[in-house]
Amino acid sequence: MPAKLPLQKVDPRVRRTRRALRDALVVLILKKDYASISIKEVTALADTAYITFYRHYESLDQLLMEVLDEGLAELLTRIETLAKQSDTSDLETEGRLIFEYIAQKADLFRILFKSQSVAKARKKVIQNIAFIFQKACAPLSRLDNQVTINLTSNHIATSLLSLIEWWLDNGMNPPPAKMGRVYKSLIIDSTVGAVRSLSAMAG
Amino acid sequence: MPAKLPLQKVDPRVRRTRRALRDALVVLILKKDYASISIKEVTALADTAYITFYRHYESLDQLLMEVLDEGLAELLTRIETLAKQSDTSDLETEGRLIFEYIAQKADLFRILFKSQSVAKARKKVIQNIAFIFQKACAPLSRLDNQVTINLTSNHIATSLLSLIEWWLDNGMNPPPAKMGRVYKSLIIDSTVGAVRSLSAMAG
DNA sequence: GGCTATTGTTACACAGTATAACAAAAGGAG
DNA sequence: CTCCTTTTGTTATACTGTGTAACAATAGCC
Repeated sequence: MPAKLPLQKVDPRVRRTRRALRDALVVLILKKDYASISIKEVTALADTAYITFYRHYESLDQLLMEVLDEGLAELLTRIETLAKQSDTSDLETEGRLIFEYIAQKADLFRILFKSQSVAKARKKVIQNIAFIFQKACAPLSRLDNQVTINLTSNHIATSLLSLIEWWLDNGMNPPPAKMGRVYKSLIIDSTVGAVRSLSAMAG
Repeated sequence: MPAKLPLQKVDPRVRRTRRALRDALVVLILKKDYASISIKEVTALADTAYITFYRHYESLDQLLMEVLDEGLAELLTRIETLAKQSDTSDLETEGRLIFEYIAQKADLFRILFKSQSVAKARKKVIQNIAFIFQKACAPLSRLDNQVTINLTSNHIATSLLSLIEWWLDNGMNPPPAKMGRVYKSLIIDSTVGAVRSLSAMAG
């Protein structure tokens, strides 16, 4: 999907300006709420003229997209090799490699997940749902590992919300009856099975 | 978690004003991007004075929270009964009921998932990841059902991103090696199992 | 019917957006 | 190195939205 390799010589002044703007936005977005960041603020921190921003971007959102595109390109290639991996023994290693990569570029991912009001609201809902499942699942399994419980309930909550979102985007198809079956097998049953295999491991 | 039952008589003028503002925000947020909605716009549509907004709320975000709290309270109770359901036969029915409820309050969920710039960026990443898995999984399984493929790859993508987000929030614990195992069992293996049971069904 | 709380009106200072015209400076080509 | 082009900086401006204030109008409460 990501197709872009211009490689043509670009004026060093342009390169410098765009880099300064990107770096400034990264600094600001890690420090404060994205919604409260102004173009004036970015250009001031980038030590560039206000109008220069408009000579390169149409909006802050566009600049943000460029920042993310630049940083997430490598993740996508790593995920691609991970997805192609059918050998079950290497799957685990590839999974580990991805999370190690994320640890390196943690700032970038923090930006991706940085909350705005709607994202905040979504997070609140997820926490509520996760809490419900945590209560419901705790007595059932004899998991002494609090981390696994935490992780699993979060997985169920986010998966449920993602499934809902996908369903709405898909024009509410398939019908609820089918979705009920999907919910059961994809979210509940599969997670229960995963928890069993996880708690059978060392830790 | 949601604790609020004042029940005290509130001035009907206040009730009317707040309701008008909430309704106006709902209308606007369904029509356009949340980030582009101004308080002036909301008060104009609510047919109330601009300053009246500030007599009830500190920000648009706060008003949005109130809208979501009001509408999502019932969903949470439904999910709670769903989570407590250990009988596997009723699980499917409860799942169906949830999605039927969502269909009724579809507008509200559209608001919850309505994209702002960061949410948009996240969605773009999810689509890229889902596309990768779709390519990788398509030749492996003999699924004639495009919907299932679509749904499943989206599930994997969102689950992976949610797992990453949880991991960052959890201070990057447990370490990547453990997370690799979690990834394998919770996201890949369990989904593969679910797909098997789903494709064994009618459709 | 009269007191009180809420809402509306008008005004204002301030900050950010988006654009324009022109001057200054930095890069590219010979 | 010099000329020419492109990019950047400076200054100005019109516009929109924010957040607050003082006072008038109105609707609820007892």
